Amino acid sequence: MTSQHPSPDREPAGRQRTRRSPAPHERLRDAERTKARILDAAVEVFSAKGFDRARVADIAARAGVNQQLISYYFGSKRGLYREIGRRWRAYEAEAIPEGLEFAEQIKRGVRASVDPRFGGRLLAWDGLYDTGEDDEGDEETRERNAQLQREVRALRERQRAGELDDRFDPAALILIGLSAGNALAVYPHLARGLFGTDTISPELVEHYAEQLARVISSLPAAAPPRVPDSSE
Amino acid sequence: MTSQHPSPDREPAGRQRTRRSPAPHERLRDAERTKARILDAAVEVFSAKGFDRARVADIAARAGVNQQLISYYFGSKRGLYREIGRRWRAYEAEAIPEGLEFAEQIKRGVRASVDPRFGGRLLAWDGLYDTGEDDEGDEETRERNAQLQREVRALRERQRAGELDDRFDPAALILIGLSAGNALAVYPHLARGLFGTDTISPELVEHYAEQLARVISSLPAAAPPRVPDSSE
DNA sequence: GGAATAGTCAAACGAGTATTTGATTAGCTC
DNA sequence: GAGCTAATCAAATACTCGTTTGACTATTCC
Repeated sequence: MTSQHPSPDREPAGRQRTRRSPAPHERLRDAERTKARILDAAVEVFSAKGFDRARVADIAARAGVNQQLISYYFGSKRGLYREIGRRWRAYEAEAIPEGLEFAEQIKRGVRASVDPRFGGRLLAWDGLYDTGEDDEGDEETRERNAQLQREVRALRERQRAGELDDRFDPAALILIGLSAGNALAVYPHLARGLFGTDTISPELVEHYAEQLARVISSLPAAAPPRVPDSSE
Repeated sequence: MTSQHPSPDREPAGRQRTRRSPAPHERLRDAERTKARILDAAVEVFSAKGFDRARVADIAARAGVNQQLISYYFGSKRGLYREIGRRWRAYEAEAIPEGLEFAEQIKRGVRASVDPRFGGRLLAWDGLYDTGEDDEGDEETRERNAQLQREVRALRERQRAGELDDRFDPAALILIGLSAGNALAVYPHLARGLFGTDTISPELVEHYAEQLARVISSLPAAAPPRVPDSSE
């Protein structure tokens, strides 16, 4: 219903505080609008700093609201984080639709991973925070697993069609693609050192996306062209 | 006088406490041994939980020492973390020597990444915590960058030798290899969903390492065998 | 064997922060 | 427009840890 434009305009100042007073003819109080602002701010902050280092005061300031509203609307900081997770999966499915060429999916994934609006780093945070014990079997986990399995089947289909050497395990390929696609977001320090830049520029993102797509596209089809030193 | 031994050893409930009393002929007090115990415990805890979620009380308990000793020997929790970083780079260089076949390096990297002793997750933690602003230009960063650049040169050398299509950017390939090599450690939740297992077994690690190495080995040499949809 | 020192510890302290409390007011309904 | 409820806020609270303090003791050196 709401959340049309995440942020129509933004001050280019350091720790920005998005517009404080609503437009002339807007309502002064609007629960949905406020919630949306908090969520937008929360995605950025959680994605950038992770759950523990994220400050509810920071999120509230960016959203331009009182920090108590986070408890009011989402129960707690963790409740807000969970809500983010739900919205994120929905957005993900939309931004990277299935059925695309695997290489094209990869490219989109790379671009999305470094977009602060998107919060691709959340995936890595979740994985690192994951202890393998606590949150098993919940709804969100099941949903995500189903999504992953769907992608596995899609790749397997291509193997049957002869587009990909069937000695590759689709599950492994997907994990490789996802992790490598997130690399700029997860290892910015390595990226800077490797590419010799001070910052992750849009050009670098495109370059890396291109390279990763090329690697994926180079995988041999049904008949592997050369495997000179495979010792088994 | 206070109580003599508050708790010489602890019930083996859940949070384990490694050996409390030294062997019969060992010294009761040994700074180096204590420091080493703390460091070993710290690697595991920091790697598993990240800096913020790691508890000095937990590290001390695992090391079987009083938690004040962490401040005493390393100044602070952060000081301990820095020391971990130093040792880690040294260990890394030893566990994954240069000069190996790239695919073999990858395999070793995968195995190391899931070894709690090694703490491959630390690399991801560092990257996620990295804000691109604070810790630039310090000694450790420079050293790591030099190491990365060395690997870039090595790959470029192979391109000159015709072993690898020179349309691949060595820096990008290394980032792909590193990030994909760490995938099991960084995205255990995805791995479980993809491979349909409850845990990351050693067999799964070997399987994934094998697969990733195969992908790397499949990269075309000087003449790309098939690039059907590369549009440049 | 008797200081001196380094190693170790338990308990108290204090900084940082999420959450609760209690008050204020916009916006809707009749 | 009176009254009610939802939305908002500032300030106080409560709690979780990392660090400091001060005391105790094994080890070493003369």
